[in-house]
Amino acid sequence: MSSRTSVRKREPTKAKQSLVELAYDQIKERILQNHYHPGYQALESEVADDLGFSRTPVREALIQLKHEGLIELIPRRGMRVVPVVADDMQEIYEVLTSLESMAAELLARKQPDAKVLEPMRVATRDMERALKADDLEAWAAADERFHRALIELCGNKRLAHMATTVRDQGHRARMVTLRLRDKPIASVNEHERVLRAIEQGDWQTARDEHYAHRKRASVELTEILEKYRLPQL
Amino acid sequence: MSSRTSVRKREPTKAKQSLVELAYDQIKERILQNHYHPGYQALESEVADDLGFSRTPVREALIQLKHEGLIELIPRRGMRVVPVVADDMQEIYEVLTSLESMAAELLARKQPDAKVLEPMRVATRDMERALKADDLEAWAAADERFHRALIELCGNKRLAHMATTVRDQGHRARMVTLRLRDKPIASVNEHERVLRAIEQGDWQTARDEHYAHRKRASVELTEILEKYRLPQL
DNA sequence: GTACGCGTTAACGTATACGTTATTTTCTGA
DNA sequence: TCAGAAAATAACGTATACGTTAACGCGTAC
Repeated sequence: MSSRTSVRKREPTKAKQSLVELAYDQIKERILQNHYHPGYQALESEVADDLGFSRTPVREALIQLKHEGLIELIPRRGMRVVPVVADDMQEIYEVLTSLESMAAELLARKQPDAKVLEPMRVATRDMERALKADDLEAWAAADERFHRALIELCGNKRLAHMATTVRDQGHRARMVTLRLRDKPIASVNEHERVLRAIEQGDWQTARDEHYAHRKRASVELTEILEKYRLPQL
Repeated sequence: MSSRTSVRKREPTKAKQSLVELAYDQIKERILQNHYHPGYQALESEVADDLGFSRTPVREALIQLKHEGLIELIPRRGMRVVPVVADDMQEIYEVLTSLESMAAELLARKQPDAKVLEPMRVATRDMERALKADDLEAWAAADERFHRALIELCGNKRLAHMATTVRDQGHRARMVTLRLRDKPIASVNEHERVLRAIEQGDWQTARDEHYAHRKRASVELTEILEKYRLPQL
């Protein structure tokens, strides 16, 4: 064991990304923004040409995305953006309900002080504002911030990572249904109830309230998917 | 859309695996069996030589394993089997508690008939037998079968996949602590309670019982890790 | 006219080569 | 002797080449 006299510090300024990471980000962006629409197919080489990289980093990025459930890789057919059907949304919401309820419980158990919860409170307030301004995009963005903050603040990295992955899978569907449903008036109130329980350290209530929140949203979405017979998203 | 007259059927006999899959399985096996112990480091090329493949498929397998949290990839240092510390086990059990409780709820909601639940019942019976025979390995294997069956039968593929991934992360730790703790007598009874609730379609009880089961096991494990001051597993 | 089989083609899976960059070692000067 | 810098080394990240194999089209036989 050699003594390490000089401590090497990371340069946060650089943050150079590998081509794999760049390819991953770009492809994922295109999928989430619906540029690569559900069912879209492209060969590895086509994606590589599209991004201006060689096949290798693209291939590795595609493998990552496959594991996250956004695409599938079909031999000799390339990548295919997996369409999300109603059953998938059901699965996605079940997992989200499960993980986020646990996150709410964990966060409540930590008895965080008000400052820590600020991002969630701000997000909730922004939701309310967006609702008044009839700005659905802003509402959705704020809603996402709330849920993202919840899982990040709970302290469980694995849980956060898994919840993010599965949330991304449902991203397109949420965006599509945003305009098809009634004004999402219930969420603000529900978020406030969750927040209150967390503040008070009442982890059981926090868990139950969040469970109910996600459950209601899930049922709501399912009804829309049925009503409009949306085949895939 | 061309009419496909000849239906091509998959040959289940072949089941040829790609080198990536082979490498993945072999490396994962070595990690779980503690052949590649926690903290073990090896260069990509070393692993490739070890398995007799070239770097490419090994590299892709390593990337997969990184995403599953079993190893980390350090530039110019190769792969490193990530040691699991007490905090990690806490995280792992929190996620497992969350996902499996949902699985129990979902399964109960489906009101499955006795035949479907047979694997879980068999597993529980095997646990009891193993306990009487003082065969801890057999007990652990049967216990794992129970939990595996639960998440597979619940019907949510995403949930099952995530639960499997995180369970594998804690595998080594469970094996190590198996011998350090008292006879795991509570589990059989708890499993039976979960099973009963599922049978009766009482999803709330199923969920709560499973939650309690995992919670107790988690606390038990945490105490052992503290007692023996196990730094990493 | 249909079905089967063979040949062509194209995409992937894998190997390998190469350039870049972090690490290590060596050398020099104080 | 030790610090610092420069050179050497080694490993990775990426590109590219190659062999394999599945898909597709065409021709032939029934």
